[in-house]
Amino acid sequence: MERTISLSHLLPSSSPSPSPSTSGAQNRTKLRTTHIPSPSPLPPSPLLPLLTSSPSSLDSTKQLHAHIIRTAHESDSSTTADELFRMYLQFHDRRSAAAVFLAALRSGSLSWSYLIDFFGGDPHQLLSIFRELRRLPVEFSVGVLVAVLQICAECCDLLLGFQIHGSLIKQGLDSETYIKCSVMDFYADCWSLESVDMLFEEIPVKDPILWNKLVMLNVEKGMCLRALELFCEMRHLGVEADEVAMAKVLHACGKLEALREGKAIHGFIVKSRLLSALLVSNSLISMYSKNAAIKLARSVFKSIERQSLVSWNSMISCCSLNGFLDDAWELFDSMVASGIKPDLVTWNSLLSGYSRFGYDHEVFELLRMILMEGYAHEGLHDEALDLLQQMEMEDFQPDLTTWNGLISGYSMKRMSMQAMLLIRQIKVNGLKPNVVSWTALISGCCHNGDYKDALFFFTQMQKERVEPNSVTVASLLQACSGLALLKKGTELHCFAMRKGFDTDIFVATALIDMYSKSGGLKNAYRVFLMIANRNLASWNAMMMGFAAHGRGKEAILLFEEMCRLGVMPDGITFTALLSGCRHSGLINEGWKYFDEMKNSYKVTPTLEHYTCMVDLLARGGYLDEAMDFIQGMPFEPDASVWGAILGGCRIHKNIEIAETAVKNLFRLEPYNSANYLLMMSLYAYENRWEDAENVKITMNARGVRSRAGWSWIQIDQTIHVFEVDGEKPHPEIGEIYYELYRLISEFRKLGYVPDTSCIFHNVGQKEKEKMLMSHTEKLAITYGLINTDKSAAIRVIKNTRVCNDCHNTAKFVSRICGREILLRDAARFHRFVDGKCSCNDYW
DNA sequence: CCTCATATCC
Repeated sequence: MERTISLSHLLPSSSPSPSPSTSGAQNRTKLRTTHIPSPSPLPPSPLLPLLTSSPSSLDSTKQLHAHIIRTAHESDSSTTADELFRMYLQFHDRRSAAAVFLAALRSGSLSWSYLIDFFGGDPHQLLSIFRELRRLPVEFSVGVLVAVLQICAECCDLLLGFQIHGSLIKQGLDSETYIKCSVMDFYADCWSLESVDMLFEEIPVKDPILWNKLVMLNVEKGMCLRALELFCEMRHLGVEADEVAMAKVLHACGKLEALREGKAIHGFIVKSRLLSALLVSNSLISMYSKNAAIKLARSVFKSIERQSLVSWNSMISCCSLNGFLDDAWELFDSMVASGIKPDLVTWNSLLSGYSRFGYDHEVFELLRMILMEGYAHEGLHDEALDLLQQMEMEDFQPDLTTWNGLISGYSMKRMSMQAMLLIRQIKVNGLKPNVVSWTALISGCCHNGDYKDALFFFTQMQKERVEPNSVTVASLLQACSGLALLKKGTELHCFAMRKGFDTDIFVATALIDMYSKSGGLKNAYRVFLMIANRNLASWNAMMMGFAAHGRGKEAILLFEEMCRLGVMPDGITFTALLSGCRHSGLINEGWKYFDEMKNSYKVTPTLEHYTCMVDLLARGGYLDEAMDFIQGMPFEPDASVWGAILGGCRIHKNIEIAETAVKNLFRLEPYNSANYLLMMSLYAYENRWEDAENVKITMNARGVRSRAGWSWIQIDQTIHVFEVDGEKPHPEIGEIYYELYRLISEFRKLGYVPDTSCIFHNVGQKEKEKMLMSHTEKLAITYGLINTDKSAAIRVIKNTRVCNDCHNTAKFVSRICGREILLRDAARFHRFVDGKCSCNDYW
């Protein structure tokens, strides 16, 4: 039996208006005691003219409303309810608005879909209206509940959605498959995939539709590996995948770059005759495209009897995005010849192909002009001209994807300001920059190492209230790695966990890198262990982490494990492995892997790998061997090679070879002050003051300014920078020196001896020792000692290499003060615990 | 429902 609700009981029949605190309970009591029959349809209201001239206040609205009720015209047309509804909302009386709405809904003159239309742009407001409605004793229809559930998903309102799910169960409505699908959709959209699994588990007889749904949801939420597992399970149980789910599964193979699995599924598709579905064939092309298997994509494309626009587009983008622009154009012509008109997707695919594979500045400039003001075709490449003329012929109207492609192009080419202008320009063109637009800008900055800019643009993005996605997070983590912002990085990790992004392989890999470059090697390894679908990049990132922390043995173990699991190493793997060896002095292992790299793994060593080897030999004291090795290189040695030699000479005090190295370095990078300074310190060590002076003269004559050394430490939300000859000294510099001198005198009693080998000024010992005290890492560490908890680790980042004395001092601090110290210098990490450094004094 | 824009490790 349906309960009838009259509007008049939800509203005060007389003024004054109710206070907002009027409770729902009172309203309910009234409802139980009074019953008024529902209004019958009436002829059009004579009140309409009154309504169209809007009342100026809430009170006059209420009076008008009361008048309508008295004359029993309240539901004679949806217009009446509509106007009243709008007025109440205008005066922020949501309760009354809800009451009007509910009454109209009940009388059939208004529908829920009307409300959805009304608030189309603001789902949050829709939900607050629904919350008001829920306080009234009404049962909602399934249709309404499912509709609201979708809105909850959109707003990520897990609580309200959960309650609606409860109502559905209570009303016994949840057994229908389509309702189960909606509920699964909701939980998935709120990133509660565990709930989806639980829900699915509890279903006694699982409809194939639900199996398909589960697989699709997992793909849509990026859980591609899980989707593939589920797909296998389905097959095992004999449940058939429909073509839509099949398309999604192929999409997962594309995303995972799982070519082997993709091929297997292709075989399965052929057998199951799903191949006749164009949707499936097109997905196959895309899957092969993402796996760079152009030939296989082509063969699928050819096997299609009647290629659709999407088939052509898939094939064109396959060529374009894999760098085969000529083939893409050839296909384009064939498509047009076969009578199919290109659409925006076609153009955008071609454009992003150009964007990825060396689009010139002028082309971007021209596109900008076309998109913004019309065009001028001067000084352009023929292909670009063709492209644009054809676009014009086809009445090309750029969409957000077009714009975003351009933003990415600009940002990657270090023109982030132009990219930013484009973001502004999008608005002028009536579109809204989205998360992709911003992420393209941010990741472009990261690509160029402009990490600060990346973070700056992120704040801009937040101001515009654009929600970051997993791609944004991965890029931001990259910026944090570069700047060693452990706190910011950790915050991002938390954010990623809340959003479920932490299972994304890109985010996870970026996290490994961020933690290892900010000193949290343990956390890096934790993240690494959590990854279910490790790829080459994640292995590489972890190996790099171990390498930078001087854990060469662990890097090697990881490498062996990776190979055992059948992951093929690449050039980056060996860079990681060899730098692991060099930071741990593992000369034999280094040789072994350098040989294996070429012979067993068919990876051609690049200059970078040779540099690692030179460094390994030079540091180990095998300077002559290192020089021989350089002779045998198939490359002209560059500055980093000679820099490695020089570094070895510094450690092993070999002036003769150092002179050869700097001769080359002065030629290759005449403005790098570090080389001059190193050479001077070598001469100074041998008391060859005249030679040291000569180097200084050369340096000055060339106008080389020494690179400002700085160290920084983060305390709470502030980053304290200590800079050599900085513009402003740190405000607490007095206290810092006081504490530092106190510590040093304490350390002296315990055996500390100042190491002045890095000071090459011809001054007395006392003066040299004084100079040591101003080293920025000492100041930063001391500041950390003063300003953090007694048990907290101290993390200091430094832009140049740490000197012997500071290294030694840090050891004393770790032992005497019982503090863990993490020092990231220009080359690697030093972790000091109880008087020992993780580098074993080998750096 | 498939095709185009942002993505991790050097």
